[in-house]
Amino acid sequence: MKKRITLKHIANQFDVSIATVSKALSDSYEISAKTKEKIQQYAKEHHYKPNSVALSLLNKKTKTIGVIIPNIMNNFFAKVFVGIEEKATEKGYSLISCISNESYEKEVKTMELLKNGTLDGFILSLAEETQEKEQYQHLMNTINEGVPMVLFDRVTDEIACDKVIVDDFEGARNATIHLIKTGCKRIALVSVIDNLSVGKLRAKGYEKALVENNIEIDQKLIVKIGKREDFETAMKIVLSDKSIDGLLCLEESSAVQSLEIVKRMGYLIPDEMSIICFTNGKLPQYVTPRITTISQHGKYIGEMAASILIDRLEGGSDKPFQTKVVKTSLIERESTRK
Amino acid sequence: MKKRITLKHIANQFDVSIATVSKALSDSYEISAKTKEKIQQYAKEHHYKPNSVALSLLNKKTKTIGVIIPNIMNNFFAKVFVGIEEKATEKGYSLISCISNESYEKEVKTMELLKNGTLDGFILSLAEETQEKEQYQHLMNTINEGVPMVLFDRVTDEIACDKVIVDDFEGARNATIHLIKTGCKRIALVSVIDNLSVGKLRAKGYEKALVENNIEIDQKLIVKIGKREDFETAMKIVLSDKSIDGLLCLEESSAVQSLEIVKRMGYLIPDEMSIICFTNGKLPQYVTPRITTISQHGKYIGEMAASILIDRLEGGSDKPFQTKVVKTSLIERESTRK
DNA sequence: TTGAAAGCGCTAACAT
DNA sequence: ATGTTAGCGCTTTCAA
Repeated sequence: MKKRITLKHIANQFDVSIATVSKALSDSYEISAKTKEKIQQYAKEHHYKPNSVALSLLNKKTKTIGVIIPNIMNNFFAKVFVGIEEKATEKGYSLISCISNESYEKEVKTMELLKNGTLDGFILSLAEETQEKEQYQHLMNTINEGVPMVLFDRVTDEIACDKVIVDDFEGARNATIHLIKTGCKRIALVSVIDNLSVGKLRAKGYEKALVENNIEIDQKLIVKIGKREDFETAMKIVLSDKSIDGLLCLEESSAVQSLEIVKRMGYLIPDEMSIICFTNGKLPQYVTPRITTISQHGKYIGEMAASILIDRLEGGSDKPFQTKVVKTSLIERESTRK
Repeated sequence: MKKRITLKHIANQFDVSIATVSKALSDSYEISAKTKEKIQQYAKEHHYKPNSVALSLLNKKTKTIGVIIPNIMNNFFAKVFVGIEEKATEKGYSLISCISNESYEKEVKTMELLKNGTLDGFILSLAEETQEKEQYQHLMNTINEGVPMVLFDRVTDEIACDKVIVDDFEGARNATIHLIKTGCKRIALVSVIDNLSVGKLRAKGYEKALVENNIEIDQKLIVKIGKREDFETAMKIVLSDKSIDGLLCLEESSAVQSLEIVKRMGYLIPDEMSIICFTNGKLPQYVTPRITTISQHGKYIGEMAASILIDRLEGGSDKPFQTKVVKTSLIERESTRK
């Protein structure tokens, strides 16, 4: 077990000053070729690596980004994370990552904890609980302390910062229009995420599509199911209305569960019942029939968020804040008609 | 935008030395009550936070763990990550996380990069490519440089360090025995991960179970499918042997795909064909019929890995290396008989 | 061409 | 009770 080597060790080795070693290793013109060569050689042989903690202290930059994700088991967030990681690595940044676990308290604690000099900026998506409480003081503080921040997906208007969001409104609108065009007359909206900003936006997109097509909005068709309610029971009540022939599910698990229920009730899919859902993961592709989905391009969102933050970190601190809206795309599968 | 405040600022504010401020804030007995109070009050009002970079430099400890995960889209690894994150947070550690993306090169680069003083130890699972190449020099180096490391799931005997692994052998053996006990006569093994250590172990467990039950091992029933091969084609060839009545799939996606194929071929499940798979995620629970799985307790594995590393970091550096084997459990669902 | 000194923010041993 | 000094590892003026 060899300890890590420092400039000091090298300096002692050759009876020169630390400054000389530092300069030699950065190939400074001030140092003679001979000295440079022997020092560089020695450094390489002994696997010298500058201590980045010392450099961080000196430069007041850590080249580290804090990432706070509500739930990494959610495929969408995992994809975003992949995007962030790829872009950050490319640009020479490391990631300190935390999972807020949808908890307001964990989110606040994590932010406070990490604002101790270990990172240059944040990328985060708000915890469900934070969006419910609508408490954003910790974000305000972060901004006020001059720590750059990029919010993605679950954002809030209350905070002025860079944002990357999905075009949830358009995505839902397009999906609803698709259902209408393929012959659905009575489309129900299934939301288990009405407490989230994105859930509300998607619901608005659905309503817009109906209005545009002169279909009356029927509140009985707008199904909001809470965490504590039993999904299956709730859905069965909804589906007792036999006129329903289309389902727009706002995320994938409710879609997969609905599909099961609908199948068991004997509906033919897509002819008697069409289904579309917003998606994160693989589930909709593996069930039978495969579900038509609204893809959110998670990885791209992650890349964008990282790019925007790094741009700001590296000089663009006076640029106005931007909100990047990433379009969704409809991926047609077997749960909708042609 | 208020800049972050330092001991120096506070010292200037009250015309005392930096040392006094430092001591006052740590509530030292050396400092008078009056001085302590005014300094502490001022610090609180101005949200003073010690600069952890400076502390890291001083203490030569960063309270940060490097985590390298082959693929965060894999539900098993995501769960492990959750476990690591939870335990690390609890113990006051941060996580610097990277995705090796199953690439040997990325894994090596990441390790080299992170061994620059920013972290106290590593938790990682080997990239697929690393296991194929069997090149572990970067791990050797890390160990030799005295950086503690915990390997999980995808490990190697070549490296002496702490490990947390799944009992893949027993898991596969038990699953195979379950198939035999519920009446399967000809059980095929389906592996798309024979390049991984865990894949090989699982295959051995399968063989052991057959031998124990006096069933001849038939190489035609051991199906190894590579990344480049077309899974469906390969499976159809295998299933042309109509005597096969059980499938042990070594991970979930091949199980879900096999299920589809088998269903389309008109088999009754589980009566004419039983299926069990090792699992990571939700897929097997959502398909019809739901697939019996071998659960790997990912979160627990993550917690163990973090605990073991932190123990070693905090004093236990002379303890012998341990390999913790986490048992799997069989979760019976509808794809196997009672 | 090389070195000395200061400083990044902090703590701790050692004066005063 | 408070201050001085040194040092963690490094870079960067400025001096020699």
